Amino acid sequence: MGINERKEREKELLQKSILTAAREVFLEKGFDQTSIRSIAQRIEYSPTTIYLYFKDKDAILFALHSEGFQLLGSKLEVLYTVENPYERLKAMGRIYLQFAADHPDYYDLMFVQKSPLSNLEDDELWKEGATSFDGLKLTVQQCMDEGYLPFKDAEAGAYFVWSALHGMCNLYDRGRCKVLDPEKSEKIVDLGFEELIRMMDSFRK
Amino acid sequence: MGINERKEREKELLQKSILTAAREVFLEKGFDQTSIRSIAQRIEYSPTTIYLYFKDKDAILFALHSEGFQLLGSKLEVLYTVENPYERLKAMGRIYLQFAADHPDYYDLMFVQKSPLSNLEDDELWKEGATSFDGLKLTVQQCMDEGYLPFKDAEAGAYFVWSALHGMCNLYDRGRCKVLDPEKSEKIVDLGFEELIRMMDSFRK
DNA sequence: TTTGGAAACTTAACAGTGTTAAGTATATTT
DNA sequence: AAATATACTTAACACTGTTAAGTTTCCAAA
Repeated sequence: MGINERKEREKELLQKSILTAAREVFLEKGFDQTSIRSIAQRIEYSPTTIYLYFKDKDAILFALHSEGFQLLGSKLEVLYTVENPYERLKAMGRIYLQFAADHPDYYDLMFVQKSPLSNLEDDELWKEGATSFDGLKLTVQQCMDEGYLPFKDAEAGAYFVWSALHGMCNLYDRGRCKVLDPEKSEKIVDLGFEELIRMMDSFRK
Repeated sequence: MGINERKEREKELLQKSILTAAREVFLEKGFDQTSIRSIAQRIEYSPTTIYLYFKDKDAILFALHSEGFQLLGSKLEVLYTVENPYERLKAMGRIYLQFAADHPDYYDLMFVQKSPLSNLEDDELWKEGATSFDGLKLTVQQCMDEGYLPFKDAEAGAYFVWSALHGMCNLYDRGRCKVLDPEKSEKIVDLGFEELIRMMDSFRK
């Protein structure tokens, strides 16, 4: 009998529409304004219904965070065509910064907010982050192998590069670039990235 | 008549005790748990009294944020004795990282949370941040002058260095180091800093 | 010394948050 | 037709920042 299957489909549909509503509210109103009640209102269900489909608010945020990683992943796909690891690393950085600028809310969810990750157990792997980081680590390792970078450890080197990019995005997003010459502060992320490249370039050239 | 002066003193006293209570709650329970009501309870006044001494919650957070800068500033004082700018820069970095590790809550307030800075007008200078950044910028400029660093622009260079340090602290604090080898993740901030130094060293040596 | 008024502080409330226990209506099975 | 399982809602709890209105306290002038 197809009744159970229809019900199953309907349940999945509602779960998806909750997620869609959450995404809409999140992208329109931002992280702070994304409340269970505002999501519920959008799908015209009571707030408590949401708890029948998601464990808690963090579970919804985790799902959105995963969407963000999918989006970033899709942007990074073009890198497969870049054979030179150092060129690939630089392109990776540009795409990362562009993503952070284009989707600051997703970025925050992926790399700053603690709540989405509260979904993970203490010993559980953060799959989304690990996949992205492994890609970076591999590229850094290749750069080291081919003498482009002076790092001692590829993992620490990759973490350093990631930190530099993340730091620039986060300081900008959190209004800490007020300390800069106002004229520069608009394009400071790009200027900072240029200095990183200059620094990396200076090793070999 | 000294009555008005006594009242003035009493007002100042209460303002200070609010701040003390806020600091205690903040350091004991953390940012999220620092509510107006919890502060009020500690000084045994009603929550609304706090609004007679501070415009809003952000004004209290701003005051605590300033305390954090004073604390960091006191740690950075020893740098005056370091004449070589490159050595000074490296020492600066170590102190900065140590501060972030020792006082994660203050650090968050100073460099991550948006709320404390909401106190500032749009065109108003972020004095605390600017003072610290100017110190860094000056040192970076001196490093450039003496051929230690390949940056083109001292401001962008200083921003890059700051971002690298901040990124490491923030990614660690926000649980994003789960992507790393668990064995390394504990000391990853130090390992990353070593790679930054290796990278800077590689320019001249 | 009593009255007037200002200053200091509190009570009660508003509008919001995440979350849960209990209740209701619907649909399926016995 | 009655019993049961499913889906959903209502009402509530314990919080949050903030404000309007009310109360108490204290000092100064009549």
